[in-house]
Amino acid sequence: MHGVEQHSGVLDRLGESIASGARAPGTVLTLAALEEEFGVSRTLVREVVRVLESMGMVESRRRVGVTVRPPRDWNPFDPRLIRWRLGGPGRDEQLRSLTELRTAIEPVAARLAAVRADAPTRRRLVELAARLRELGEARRGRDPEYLEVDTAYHALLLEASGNPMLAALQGVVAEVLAGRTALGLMPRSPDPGALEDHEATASAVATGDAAAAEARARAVVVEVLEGVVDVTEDTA
Amino acid sequence: MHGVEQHSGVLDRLGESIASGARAPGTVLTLAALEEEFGVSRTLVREVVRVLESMGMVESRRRVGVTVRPPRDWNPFDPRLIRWRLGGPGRDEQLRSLTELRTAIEPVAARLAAVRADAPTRRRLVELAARLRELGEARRGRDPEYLEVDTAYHALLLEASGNPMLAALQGVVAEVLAGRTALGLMPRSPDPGALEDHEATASAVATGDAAAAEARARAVVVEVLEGVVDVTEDTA
DNA sequence: GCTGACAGAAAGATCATACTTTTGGCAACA
DNA sequence: TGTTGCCAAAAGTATGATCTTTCTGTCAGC
Repeated sequence: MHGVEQHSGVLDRLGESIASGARAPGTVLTLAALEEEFGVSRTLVREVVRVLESMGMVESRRRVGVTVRPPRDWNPFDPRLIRWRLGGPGRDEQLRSLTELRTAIEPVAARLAAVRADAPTRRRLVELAARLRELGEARRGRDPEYLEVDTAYHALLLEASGNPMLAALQGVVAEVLAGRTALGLMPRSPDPGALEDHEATASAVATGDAAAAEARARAVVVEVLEGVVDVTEDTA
Repeated sequence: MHGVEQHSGVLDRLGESIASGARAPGTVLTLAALEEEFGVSRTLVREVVRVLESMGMVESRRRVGVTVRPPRDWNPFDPRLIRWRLGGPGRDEQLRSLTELRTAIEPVAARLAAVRADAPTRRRLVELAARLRELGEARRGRDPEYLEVDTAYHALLLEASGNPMLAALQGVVAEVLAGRTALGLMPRSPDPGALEDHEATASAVATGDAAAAEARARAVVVEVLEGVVDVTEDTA
């Protein structure tokens, strides 16, 4: 009964119920009620509430109780919150946010990587891009292996940027890619232009051509945006 | 003696000492020792440790103790961590990371804003840009008011993107701008081109010209990069 | 009827302590 | 030398008690 990872269990259950909207903003909880609901001690409930508070999801006040805060106060970069949202009704919305974020991040990461990456990393990036093209041309765009290589490629690019904040988004990008594949949004035969852009980005990084790396990486994500979401209008 | 925000106090002190490197990765703490060091109860120490654990900064294991994790496991988007770093020896490094992140985010935010922002927001953005130009032309680039308007302008742009993750970076951008001013990196007379780009971005957003908004916002941040950090090399 | 001070109670905040579970290390043994 | 089993250390959880804050209602005074 005891000691079986209770903390993370309660945290996940409570956090998810808030993230999903099941407990709407403004809802007031009491420690006693939570204690009762989850069948755990005050100590544990308090620790969980403190963590949620640190994520901006609830606010605890004397004499009032634990209040659910509105979503705009939550820290949307918290990995747990991202997971909860991806697992609930906010899934599509979350994927859209993440995809837009990706389009912002990757070109800059490519530019920085072209300037900063070390030699082995540059080589590895080129290898991954080449492998990706092979798989794509073999019409294996929906293979687990394609996803794996694609994920590794983008993760390495972010890592190579040398910027910890960009690097920290690896998990996020992995989620987006996995989500796209899971939802069947990936074609069996990826667009040749996209494969070409992946390779061109890698080789620009390899040769230290920052401008080209950024431009090609941007081409990659523009493809992504056009393929996935509705922000395709240009007045130009 | 009691009840005076002990939790956040201990959290800040412990978190800062880890963020600053005073407690190196791999360092093992025990709850008993922390209890002693900060003169608080075990309950309180546990709650603090739980929060730090949720930030990825420490790992708590039975029979071992509380181990400080390496910085690459920390969540660099946590506002508290950002604050601790800005207040410690990692300040410059943190500002550089944030500035690079800004350059990634803002052009995309501008594009999205051009598509999604509501009418009052578009107007307000134009107003802020105009006010910024006035102040700049009056050689008031180091005035608190310039910083205030500049901050409001960029915050509104991010907000107008309609993307919660981009919007959440308002605080971060505010820190960067405040940091630049505090460090005396702002010229008394901002570059006319920069002021022009701010206004052009705003008016592109106002007219819904996504491509122009993105391009002009990029011009703004390119200026920033060139003025602040060392990533200015282009092979093209 | 309105204002403000006061009292009481509700609920979190903190503390102290006891008990449980896991696990790393060491020693005895094969 | 390798394996097994025991022990103790330290976190995990639970509980009861007390402290502090703050909301709410009430009553006196104007």
